[in-house]
Amino acid sequence: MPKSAQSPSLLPPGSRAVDNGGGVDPQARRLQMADIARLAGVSVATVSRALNGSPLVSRETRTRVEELARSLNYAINVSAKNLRLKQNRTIAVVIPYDRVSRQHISDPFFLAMVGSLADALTERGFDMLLSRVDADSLDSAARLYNSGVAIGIILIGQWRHHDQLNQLAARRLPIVVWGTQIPQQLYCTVGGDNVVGGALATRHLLELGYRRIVFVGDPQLPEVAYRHRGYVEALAAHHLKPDAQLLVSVPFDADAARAGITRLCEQGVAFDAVFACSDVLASASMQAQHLCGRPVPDDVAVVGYDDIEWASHSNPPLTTVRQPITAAGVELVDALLRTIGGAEVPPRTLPVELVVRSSARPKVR
Amino acid sequence: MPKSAQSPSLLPPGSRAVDNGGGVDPQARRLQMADIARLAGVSVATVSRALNGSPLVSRETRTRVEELARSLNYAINVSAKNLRLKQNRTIAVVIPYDRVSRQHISDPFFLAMVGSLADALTERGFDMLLSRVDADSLDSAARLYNSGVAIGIILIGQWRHHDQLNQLAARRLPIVVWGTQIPQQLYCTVGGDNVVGGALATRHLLELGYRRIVFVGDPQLPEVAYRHRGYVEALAAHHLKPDAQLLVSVPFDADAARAGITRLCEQGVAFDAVFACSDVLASASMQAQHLCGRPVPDDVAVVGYDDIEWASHSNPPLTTVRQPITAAGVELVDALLRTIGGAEVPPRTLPVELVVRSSARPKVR
DNA sequence: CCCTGATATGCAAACGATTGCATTGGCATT
DNA sequence: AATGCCAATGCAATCGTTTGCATATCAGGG
Repeated sequence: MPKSAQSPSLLPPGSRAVDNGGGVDPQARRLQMADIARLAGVSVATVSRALNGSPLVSRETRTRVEELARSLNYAINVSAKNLRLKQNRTIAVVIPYDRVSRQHISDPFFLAMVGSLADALTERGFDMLLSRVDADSLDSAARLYNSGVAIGIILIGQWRHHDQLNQLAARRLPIVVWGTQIPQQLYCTVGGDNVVGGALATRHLLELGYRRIVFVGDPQLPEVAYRHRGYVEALAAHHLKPDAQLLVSVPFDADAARAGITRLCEQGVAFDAVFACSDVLASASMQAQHLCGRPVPDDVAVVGYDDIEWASHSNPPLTTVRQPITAAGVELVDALLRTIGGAEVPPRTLPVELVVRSSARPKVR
Repeated sequence: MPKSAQSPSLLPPGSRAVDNGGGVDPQARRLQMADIARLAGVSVATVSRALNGSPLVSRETRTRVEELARSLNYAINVSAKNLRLKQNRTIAVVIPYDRVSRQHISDPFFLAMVGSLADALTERGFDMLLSRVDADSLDSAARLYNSGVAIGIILIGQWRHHDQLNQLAARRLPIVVWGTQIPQQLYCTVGGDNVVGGALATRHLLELGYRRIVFVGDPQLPEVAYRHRGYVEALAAHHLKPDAQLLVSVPFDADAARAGITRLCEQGVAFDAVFACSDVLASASMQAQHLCGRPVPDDVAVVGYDDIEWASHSNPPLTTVRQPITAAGVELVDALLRTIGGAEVPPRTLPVELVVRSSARPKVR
């Protein structure tokens, strides 16, 4: 008869927790299985089984335990569970930040991606640990895995850290990266189809009659490099060659883009359209052109990239290449889970599409 | 002499891990303290102390252990540590979502707040668990605390869930909420000064010569209610009374705002300015006005709220009330940590400021 | 040579769950 | 009555740390 009513630690029924005056009561021992067990008159083993839906417990015991647990607001101790089971349901989402540019998580596209991942993970019952790490020491992200905090890592933004990522993957770290597929990569990437995206935007401008199209973006970055390739291919299809003067090589930074476009105007470089590698860059470009007296879309056409929420609200509404953010979250999560499951997951390229709005109209003359 | 070289589980030096063909090697036993201990020829206790900087270990032992741990890429098992210490360094950031409107984390302001919190938490060495929960059952957020996953909760967005939040706080859940101070609230809030913000925006418009100022936002929401109060007060200071016709009561949703403004135009309601309770609403309003043939700022002046990144890039650049997002992250975290520390933390109101750009110019006539 | 104190280390008991392997009682079969 | 079987439950080891309490070693003083 283990139903001894001696509860040395659990409060006797009817009494109330002692208010020690502090905001959070550190004395308040949290409820644990042993308490439920004592109250239900069974062993912890049975409680554990009941709560985990084991077929070994009788229906009546199960319901008794379940109701007790629910009414007492019992929540299992996750640390203990994870320790014992050597597993958990936490996925780390890592956003590297550039120590040099002190660039924090701010690009709306990345933030939107975070939101999308949060949705996808929540839906599958996983917790999401959001972590910023110095891009120069990405392997500190590995710690999240090695210490058992997370069972896998989703990294947003490949940037120029291909080598580091390969090293991590070589150490068998379960990781999936939002970015583009690069030859000889050891890690799995999920990304938009950058070549097609670049071509889509450029062809659209060409078909509207524009010929001198500025490319805004840093082709050092893998994703941008592929968009640039699409740009070049589309030009080639119209028997045009890229003009080095029309390359505004700037990172994903609005100020840099503004400066770049302004310089172009000041130098008197002739151009009639702009293809920017992100909506933020496009926005900055439009603004700079405005100040230069070359308003969009009357004087210059602009096409952006990403299709962040803002793009449709901008003035003029931005014609842009849509990255499938929602699908991306789902794909990243699925790819990671399969990687964790031991599969060799191939890189995945998601389709992109051109969203035509008003920032690029048919060229008038 | 515990330096027995028999390492039954750890790989002998020079050998390589067996590749079992799977993506992630499930057999690969993770390094643990016992391994370090064996290799260093000391006990686990000593390793633990060495790694935690206890003064009880000799200098040479400490360095030996530390170097061994570093070179082997040892990462402590967080579950075990947390279990033993009954503490951890994880803070849950919860974004409630409205099941009805299926509104996901998408408002740029909230996303920016997430970024800001990520920064503030990372800086203090805390992990951030991002979690979406159904706004109708916020107490599922309590689970994060009760199960020991997180030591406290930061909730973004008070919405209309004041009562639920009070209940949670009554249960002594360490929680801090981004929102506004409400009479008789049991939880700690950090928020911008909404009355001042509303007044600032309205006064600015009044001083520019506008008199019929539309208010866009849902005064059912606590924060909006206070902004509306500021709006009313500013009007009163100019001997004006709010006109019910000029209240466009819509939630934080761009489409709703567009519809509201459009309806206003169609109904022929006279107005010369708009004060929108978020930049997203402001943006949508501007767009709607554009379509109605009442462009901003020539015909109608607009002032927004939040000063999200986009506001400065918009066309025209948006005059808006800046919420101190960076400071907010820091304040929320500090408030929570103090709450966790047992303090009774009073609500905090952060100053807001008007950022004058070009969406509201002096009224011409 | 014994005792004391200081210093460095080891032993073993927690922490709160899960689970293989008993154990129990009841019932049907021999 | 003895046996076997099944369903339901309990016991106790285990997961990887931390830490109170030994313990071991050594130096110096009596």
